[in-house]
Amino acid sequence: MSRQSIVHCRFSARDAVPLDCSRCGARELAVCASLPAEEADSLERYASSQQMPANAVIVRSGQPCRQAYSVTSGMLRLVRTLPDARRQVVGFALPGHFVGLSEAGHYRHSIEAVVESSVCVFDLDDIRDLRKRHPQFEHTLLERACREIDDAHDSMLLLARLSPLERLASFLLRLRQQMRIADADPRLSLPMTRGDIADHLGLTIETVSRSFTRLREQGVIALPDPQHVEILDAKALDQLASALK
Amino acid sequence: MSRQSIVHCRFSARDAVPLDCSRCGARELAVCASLPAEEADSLERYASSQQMPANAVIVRSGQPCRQAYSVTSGMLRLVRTLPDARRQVVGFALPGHFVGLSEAGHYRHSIEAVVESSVCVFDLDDIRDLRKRHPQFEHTLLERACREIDDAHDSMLLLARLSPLERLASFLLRLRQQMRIADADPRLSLPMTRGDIADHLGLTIETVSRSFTRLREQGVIALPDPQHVEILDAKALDQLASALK
DNA sequence: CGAGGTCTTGAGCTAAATCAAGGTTAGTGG
DNA sequence: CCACTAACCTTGATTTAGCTCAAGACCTCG
Repeated sequence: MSRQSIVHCRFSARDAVPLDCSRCGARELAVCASLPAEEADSLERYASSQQMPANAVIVRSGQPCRQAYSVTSGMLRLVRTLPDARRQVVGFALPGHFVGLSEAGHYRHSIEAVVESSVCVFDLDDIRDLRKRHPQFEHTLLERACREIDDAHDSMLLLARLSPLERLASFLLRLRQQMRIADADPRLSLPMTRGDIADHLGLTIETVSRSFTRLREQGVIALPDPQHVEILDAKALDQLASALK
Repeated sequence: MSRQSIVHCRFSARDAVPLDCSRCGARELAVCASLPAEEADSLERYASSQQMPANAVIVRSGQPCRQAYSVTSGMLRLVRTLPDARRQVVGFALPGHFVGLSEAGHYRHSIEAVVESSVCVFDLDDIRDLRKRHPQFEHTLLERACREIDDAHDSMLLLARLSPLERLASFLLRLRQQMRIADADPRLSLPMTRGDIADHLGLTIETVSRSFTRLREQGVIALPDPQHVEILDAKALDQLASALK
């Protein structure tokens, strides 16, 4: 059993702390930015903040949808698991991402912390209320949803038709975008395991590992350690990932 | 070159005919149903109707987004194609579906008619206007977008982790749902080609064909002809598709 | 310092892709 | 009206990319 699965407990009300939105590092990135200033301040009444350790399970697949989450620090993964343990990491969520909104009554995937993370927790009832009262909020959610659809379509093409090397290259570049890393900065850290990457790219751990090695051997990247990548040949990486441009 | 690619021409204004919403077969299914009655009637000013033959290209990937489409009859396919001809059919759109909304400035996939089809054409400017004026309209779009995200996540799991037989079974059942075919009715028609199915499921034509044959040999389906399926053993089909339930 | 977890690498296998060929059907032109 | 063509679908033979199985190195934490 992997270390990943150690933290099974859900979080109790005790873990919730009052919000201080004015100190929120993700404030401009988050959906909250689409609310008028006075409402954004009163969010502190609606939402609470929760911090959790790496591999904590925030929502379990199949549970009824009650809350949605805005990531403020760390990294989450959205995971669908089949009874026979086949797994698909549908996506990674970084600060500013809003997760947990669905039209199904039950969560279709579990949400887990990749590293120590914190989120703002919203009751879906409150979200519904906010959506009704603030057209701009609903508008922003729709905008984000459209972008998520585009991303999902990218992933579908990647999973259906790209080679392992192309998948990995696309993944690295997409992650850099999500993390808002400047083009000039060659470094990239990978908080997730090879298993998470494999289950995100529809490959096995071994194939992911071999693909990293091939990129290194070809001088496209350096791997100071398994969790850190340095891009040495951005052109070659772009070329490999060109399918998703 | 496939027969599919014969119809290349775009449609001119001549092909557009005035709307008669009161006769629209997709009215209750379409986004229009979320507009107040008086506004829905005046849609006829906003939108025009267009009919096109099988394999017509409605929008070409890469073009700037200017219009969105509500399918009223027939079937469309959304297709991403790579320069080296790798292809991904991101989805099929049936009457009631609304396609063409995106946050990217350019269409990420082409939209093509699978069979002779008709759509209502909306200018995106008008859509923006409608969204602003009618919260319920925006709300409906967000609801649909959320469902599309869930569907896309299903597809990702399918493409990443399911066997060809599981993919085909899931596809058949999903298509029946989209077409609103009653559980009691065992028949299902497949207007799209094996190539479309292959590019939708991330397989080759040959593997799709062999999978159909296997389902037939196992007594799960009958294939009176390549375009018509009869489900003989719904339980077995459900079982195969259970991953996406 | 030992146990459990992660990552890498090698060897061999297998499922699906590729290559190839034949049958069927639909549309075209003589 | 029929022959011809082109597309589509199916099936078989062969190849191969990525999976499975196995082993060893490394690292972290108790």
